[in-house]
Amino acid sequence: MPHQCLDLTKARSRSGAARHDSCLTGETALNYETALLECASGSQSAVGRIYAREKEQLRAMAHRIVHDRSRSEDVIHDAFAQILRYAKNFDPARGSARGWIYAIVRNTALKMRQNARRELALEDEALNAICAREQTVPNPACCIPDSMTLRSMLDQLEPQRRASLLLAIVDGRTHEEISEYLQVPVGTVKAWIRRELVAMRRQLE
DNA sequence: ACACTGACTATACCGACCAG
DNA sequence: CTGGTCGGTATAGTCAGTGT
Repeated sequence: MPHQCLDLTKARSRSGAARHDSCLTGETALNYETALLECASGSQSAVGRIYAREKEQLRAMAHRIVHDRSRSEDVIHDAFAQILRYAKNFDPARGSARGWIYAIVRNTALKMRQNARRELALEDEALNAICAREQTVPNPACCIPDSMTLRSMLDQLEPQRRASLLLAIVDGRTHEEISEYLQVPVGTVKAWIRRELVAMRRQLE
């Protein structure tokens, strides 16, 4: 799958004096519709111009939704990747270009907030799933540890490693998905899962 | 020495195609 | 229509090189 990689850092460095309240940057007005058209033809500089103009307000809006500085940065990055990708779908008849951009950022932030909540719930859910499954085994004692043993072994693991194990085994995620989710190389995910499983088996012997 | 990482290999899965 | 085979693709597992 092709992945758009935005270089927003250039836009950041150029945007120091961006004003918050209008479509003006000192002398010239930014025409959002024109900029979106340029985005539709793949122009990253157009995305950069929009970013430079709106970053502060968009970041503030994202922050109000996700309540986390680094997540709000992620929101902005994802949102601008989407703007670049879907600019061709923008229909001026349905509303202003600026409104469209804000809607994308807002939706991205809401989506991220939802994911963050799922993330928090995940580990407990996963553990409960293991425990629930364990009770359906005819004679659990002979083949898998009780839930307390399992929980204490998982508790001993470093959070990211625990997450990789649970995501792989309980959630059925692929190594690729887990690597994307935890922001670590796929080789690392594989090594973590393998090592932790070996270590846990050893503990059970 | 140990952990991380990427490359390589093995395996599973899925869809297309064909014969009965 | 059904079942078998084949090829392509995705994913998991292993291993060796590299860095700390």
